[in-house]
Amino acid sequence: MNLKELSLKLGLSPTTVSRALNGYPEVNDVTRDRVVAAAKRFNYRPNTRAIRLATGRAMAVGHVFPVATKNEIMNPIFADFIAGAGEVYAQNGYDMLMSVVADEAEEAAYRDLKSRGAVDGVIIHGVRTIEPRIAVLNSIGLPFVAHGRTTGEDDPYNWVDVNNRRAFLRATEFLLDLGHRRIGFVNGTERMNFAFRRRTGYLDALAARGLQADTQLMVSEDMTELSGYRAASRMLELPDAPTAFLAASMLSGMGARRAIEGRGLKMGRDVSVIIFDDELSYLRNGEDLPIFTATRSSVRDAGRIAAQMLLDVIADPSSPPRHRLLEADLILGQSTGPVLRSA
Amino acid sequence: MNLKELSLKLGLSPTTVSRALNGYPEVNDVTRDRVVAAAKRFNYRPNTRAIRLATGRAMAVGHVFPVATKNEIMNPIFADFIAGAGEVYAQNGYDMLMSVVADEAEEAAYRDLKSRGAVDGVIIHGVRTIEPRIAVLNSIGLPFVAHGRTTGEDDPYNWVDVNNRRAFLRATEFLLDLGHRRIGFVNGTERMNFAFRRRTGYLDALAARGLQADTQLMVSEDMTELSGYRAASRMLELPDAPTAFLAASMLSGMGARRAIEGRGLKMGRDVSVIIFDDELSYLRNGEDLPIFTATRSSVRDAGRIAAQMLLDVIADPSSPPRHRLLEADLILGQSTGPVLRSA
DNA sequence: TCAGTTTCCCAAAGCGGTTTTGGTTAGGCT
DNA sequence: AGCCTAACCAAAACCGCTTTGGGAAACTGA
Repeated sequence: MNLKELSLKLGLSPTTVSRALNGYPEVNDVTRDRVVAAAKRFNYRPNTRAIRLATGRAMAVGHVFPVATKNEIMNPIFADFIAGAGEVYAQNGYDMLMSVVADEAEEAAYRDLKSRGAVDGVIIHGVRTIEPRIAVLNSIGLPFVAHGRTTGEDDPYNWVDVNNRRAFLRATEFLLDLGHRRIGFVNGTERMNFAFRRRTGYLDALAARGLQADTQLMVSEDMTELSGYRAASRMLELPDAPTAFLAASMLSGMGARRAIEGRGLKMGRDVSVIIFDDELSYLRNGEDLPIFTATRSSVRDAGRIAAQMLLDVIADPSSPPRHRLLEADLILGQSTGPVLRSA
Repeated sequence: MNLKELSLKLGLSPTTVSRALNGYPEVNDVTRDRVVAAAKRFNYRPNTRAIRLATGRAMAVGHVFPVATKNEIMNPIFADFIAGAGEVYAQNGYDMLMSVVADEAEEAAYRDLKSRGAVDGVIIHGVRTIEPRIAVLNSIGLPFVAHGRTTGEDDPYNWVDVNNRRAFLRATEFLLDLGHRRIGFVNGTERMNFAFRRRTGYLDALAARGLQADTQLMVSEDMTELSGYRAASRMLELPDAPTAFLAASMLSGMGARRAIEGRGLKMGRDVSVIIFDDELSYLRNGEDLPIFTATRSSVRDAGRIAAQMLLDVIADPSSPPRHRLLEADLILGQSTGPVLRSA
C-alpha cells in the first residue's frame, strides 16, 4: 500500500493525503480525519526510501564500530550505550545505522556515509587522547557528537562526557579519609582520554594531601578481569603493599577482588576497593546492595543524552558547540572500610 | 557530486555513466575506464537513498534489540555477534540497521521495518523455547535468519545455531571420564532454547552412564557472575557437594570460581569447572593459555555465518530453508582435573 | 455587488538514481 | 551495394514520496 493507492481509494490527490498525514494546515479537519483513519485501516506507512530521497534527509544516525583485525578488545560499554541512544532515535523517528569497519578504515567510513548521504550525523566512541576523527568530521561537514572528550583539541566539537577526573578525585579522597595511604590504581589504557583524566584525578587528590604517587602502584592496561587480577596481585606482593585499590571498571575490580581473596584477605576489611561502575546491564554491581563501592555513571544514560544532543545538532547545525559533563555518583558498597591499624 | 553533474563533466549521458559504474556490458571499455577514473577523482558515490528508491531494495539488514523497561539483562553476546555480522554486511555493500524497542513492541517493530521498506531482511536474537517471532515474520513476509533454534516449531525457518546439546554432552562426559559423579550444572534461564538444549545434553550424558540427575545440582538462572557465585556456593554447602561444575558462560564460571576459591579450594584440583565460552572480546578465557576448560564456539563467527546466510536468503527468497549447526570445540584449560580420591 | 481573501484541494515538478526503450554507427555478410 | 547485427549511447519512464505553484469555491468587507 503506497501513497498513490491510498489516495486513489480516498478519491483524493496524493498531495492532500501526504499533507493530511504530515499535519500541514491546508487541509480540512474532516478530510484529515478520513485520511488518518484510512491510513490506519490499510496499515499504510510511507516508504522510508522515498521520504529520504524527497526530503534529502537520511533520518538516520550512524555509529561506526572500529574493529581491529587482531583480537583486540571491543568496547564493552558499546551495547549499553547503543541501547540508550537507540531509544532516543526510535522516539524521534530516526534509524540507527551501524558500520563495522577495520580500525584503519574508520575515516573512510565517515566519508562514505557522508557522500552516500546515508546518515545525517554520527556519534564517535572511545575518544582518544589524540583524536584525529574530530578534525576529519569537521572537514567533511558531518554533524557529530563525541562520547568523551579529548585534550588539547582546538576545533570546536560537541561532546558528552563523564567528569572522570572528579570521580577519581573523590574516590581517592574517600579512601584517604578512611586512612588509606597506599592506594593501588588499576587504570585503563591511557591512550583513552578518560583514563588519562582519571589519573589526573587520582594524582590531584594525593597531591592535595601532600602525598607523592608511587609509580609501582599505578598500572594502565586493558580493563579485563585478568589484567586487574595481575596488577593487583603484583602490588599486593610489594613489601609496602597497598591497602586499597582504585579500579577502572567492574571487570578490573573483579580481578582485584580475586587477587585479594586469593591471598586469604577479605575485601572491604583488609583491602578496600573502589571501582568505576558504568552500570552495564550484564555486569551489575550487585542486585540491591552494591558489592563494590563505586563511582557510578550510567553509560546508557550517556547514550540517551548523546543521541538527543546529536538530534539537536542535526536540527540546528549552525548552533554553537554543545557540551554536557555528567557527574558520577559515589555510592557506598561493601568493598571499602577504614584502614586496619594492625597492618 | 551526483550522477548528473558527473555525466555532464564527462560529456556522457547519466545512463552511460551509471552503466559504466555498475559493470553493465553495453559500454566501451575505454569509456568505462574514463568514467571510473572520473568517479574516483571527484569522489563520486551514488546516493544511497536514490539507489534504494530506484531499485526497490533497501540494501539494509535489520537487527531488533528488545529492551525491557526494568533492568533486565541485555544480551551480553550482542556486541560480538554484531561485530561479526557487520563485517559481512560491509563487504557486501549492505547497511546494518538497529532498532531498540521495548520488549513488547518487537513484533510491531518488524512490521514497521517491513511496511516502511527499511530493510530487506532481519536477524532475530535470543530465540526462546516458545518463539512467536518465527510465525510473525513468516506471515509478514520478511526474510529472516534466527540465531538459535526453537523447539517444536512447525513453520520452516532459517537458522544458525551451536550444537548446545552435544557441547554439554561432551563436557559432561569429559568430567565423568575424570571420575566426577556429582556435577553441578549452573545453567542459563531455560526460557532460552539454548539453555534447554544444554540441559538435555547434560542429562543425556548422565543417563548414558546410568546416573540419575540430582535436582539440587541443577540451577537455571541469568548468567551473571553473582548468580554463578550463589549457585555454586549453595551446592558446595551440600553434604554431598559436587566435585565439578558446568557453567553456562564465562561470567557464571567466574562466579563459580569465586565460590570455590572462597572456600579455600583450588579450581582444577579440588573442584573442576567447565564453561561455555562464546569468545567474547571483553571476556577472554585467558590470553594464550585458557583459564577454563571450555566448550568454545565463537559468537562472532556465528554472526558472520548468520549474516551471510541472510544475504543468501535475500538473494533467493524462495530457496528451501537453510540451517547451519556449529559444533563447539572442547578446549582444555587449567580448571579441570581428575576427581580427588581423598575427598 | 464585486474585488480581495481564505480555505481546501490538485497537478506537476522534483529528489537522484536505475532500467526500459530506442536510435545511431560501424562492421560483417551475401 | 544492401542488409543485418553488434556495440554504444541517449531519452524518458519510473521508484514513492514531498513541495511548489496554482485554482476553484467559499467567505469577507466595503
